[in-house]
Amino acid sequence: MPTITLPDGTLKRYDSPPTGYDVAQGISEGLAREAVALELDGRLRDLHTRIENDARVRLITTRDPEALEIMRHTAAHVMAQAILRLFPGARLTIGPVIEDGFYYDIDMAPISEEDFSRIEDEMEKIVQARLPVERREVAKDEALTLYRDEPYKREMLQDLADGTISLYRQGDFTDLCRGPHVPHTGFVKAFKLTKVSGAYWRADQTRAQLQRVYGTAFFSRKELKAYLAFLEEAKKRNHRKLGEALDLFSFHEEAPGMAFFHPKGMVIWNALLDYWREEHRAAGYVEIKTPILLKRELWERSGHWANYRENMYTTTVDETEYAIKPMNCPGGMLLYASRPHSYRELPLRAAEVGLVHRHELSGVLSGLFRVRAFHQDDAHIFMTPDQIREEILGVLRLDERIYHTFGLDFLLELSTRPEKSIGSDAQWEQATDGLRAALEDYGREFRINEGDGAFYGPKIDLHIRDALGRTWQCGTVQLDMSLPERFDLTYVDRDNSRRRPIMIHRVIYGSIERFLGILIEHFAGKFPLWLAPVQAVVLPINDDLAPYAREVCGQLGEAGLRATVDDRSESLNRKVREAQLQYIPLILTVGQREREAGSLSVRTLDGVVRHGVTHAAFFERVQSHVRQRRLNLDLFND
RNA sequence: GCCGGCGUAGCUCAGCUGGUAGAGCAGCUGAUUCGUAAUCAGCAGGUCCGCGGUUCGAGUCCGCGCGCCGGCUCCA
Repeated sequence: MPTITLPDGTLKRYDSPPTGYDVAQGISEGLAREAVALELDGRLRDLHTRIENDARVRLITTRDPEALEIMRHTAAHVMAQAILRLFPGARLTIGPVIEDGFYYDIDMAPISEEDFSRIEDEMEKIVQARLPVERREVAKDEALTLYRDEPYKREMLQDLADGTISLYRQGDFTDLCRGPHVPHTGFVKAFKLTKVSGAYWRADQTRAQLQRVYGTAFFSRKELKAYLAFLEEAKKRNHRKLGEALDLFSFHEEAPGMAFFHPKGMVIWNALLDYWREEHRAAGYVEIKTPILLKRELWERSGHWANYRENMYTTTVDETEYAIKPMNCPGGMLLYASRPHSYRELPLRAAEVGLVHRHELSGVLSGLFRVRAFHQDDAHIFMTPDQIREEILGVLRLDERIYHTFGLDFLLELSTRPEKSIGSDAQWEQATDGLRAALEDYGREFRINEGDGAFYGPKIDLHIRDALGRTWQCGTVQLDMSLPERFDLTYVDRDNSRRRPIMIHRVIYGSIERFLGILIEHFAGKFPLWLAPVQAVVLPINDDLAPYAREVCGQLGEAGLRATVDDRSESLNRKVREAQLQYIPLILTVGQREREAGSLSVRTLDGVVRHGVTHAAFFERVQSHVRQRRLNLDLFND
């Protein structure tokens, strides 16, 4: 006679053990219709699980976040079922749910996106059939017999603990699976296959190459449409397309993975760095610069030769081996060690916008997001152990200031000691506690990423969230317990003893190239005034007014604005259109009326036109907007 | 690096089963002088990614490279 406790505290008594579905129906028909699973004493289970004993029960409906994952897992099964029907020789491996959908790794002949529509058609049939999804539990031996011809499933079974194994069946398809699943395939209402690629069995390059087919699924067509619209929007914002359309940068075969910055791209670049320098000066940093080509022995000493050689570009000059720096730190160490330091100088905050090269695999290159040459907005902070907390806090506050200037929110993550690491337990504990204490002082939520630290120390990562809600890891603060040792860095303490400084590496933009790429997508190419390559364009309404337009443009230049004149013999409509398409934040039209009144007609990127704006009002507004680095594009909108 | 897709004018793309390259936009020239998202006309523009091969003949078929895109792995 089980008694069931519902989330609101209601107790329900049953004469015989009910299933989750029975419970739902006992509450309402609607609930029974929307229920996809249940949570039994905190564990997710199939809806048709029989509840034998007293338990806390929560019904999971299509509105609960867990439901989507459960349904997507079923969707992966539906896809696998469809693929098996169409490609009889295929062998299934694993098919998990991922952030935006699911995938299934299948050992089969390569397929392409052209095969998607027939797989989707087959899936549709399975969904329409509303096949019940049934769980069956068997002994491990039995499962092994069942899967005698499925090498991958056998391998997975071997790794599972002895005991019962669960199988899920829907119609002619059975798969080894932990579950839970939705009650029937009809719940997979709106789905779409998104991409296909190669992936290795167990992510091991020496093992079989599988086909990884990706898909996504939602409970309603509307949600699927919204997701596809999001993908469409992301595609429109693609920084590679916008970078070309706005003439910001380009890539060339002669230097794969290395960006060429055009004049307009450099304007943004410089604006980013001007701002960065302003903030760093205010935060007590000094700036340094170290060479990019350094001898092999330096890299041996720093440990890069042993640990990072694969990614380094090397060369031999006069029979001496050199490497192009993949990181700035060893150079920074030399600079620190070039003279004695007193405790009075610490913390010493040395920033460096360093150009580094890393030989990334050709297949991973991707616009500005993944390149082989990039600039890090690096800094190394040398300090005494009791300064750790305050210094880390200072870095976090600087991160926050800078990200907020771009309208970017961020998430924090603390990564602790990995398996392969150097240093003593005591050192790690001290370092990790230092970071944690700083995070706690800082007061924002943070996630712990166990075992994901660098081999030389723990770190805090900052993930920014862009306008589309996507996150990107940009900032990082890493405590380094190795380099000060290897380079024998010291400072003289108040008691005249030589001490080892603590050092952190940190970046805020991360890679300037990548950060710029993120900003292009974040702003969809519509840069705020302070970053816009061309801030204003002056359009004379006819050729007679061109000289006056040039005069106005000159005044804008004197006021510190980046302005141009479009005095081509084209229609005004055309010039307005082109200026809008270039996302120029201020489109200024001058005609007879403006010349006589000494005013401007101002069009902002929201398409709003304001006539009769006086020069004084214009300059006042625009200059303060730039000075404050404000983000709104409708900058005359009070 | 691996798997799949792609590579035709500055850009976006067309080019059927092999018969010797085409459009729109951009550019140039001229006309038009215009009040807030494309004025009109003419002209010019191509080692069809590269190198080999098959063929009487290759943008099209085959092989090998290179680059780009989507993933795998790693990371900023």
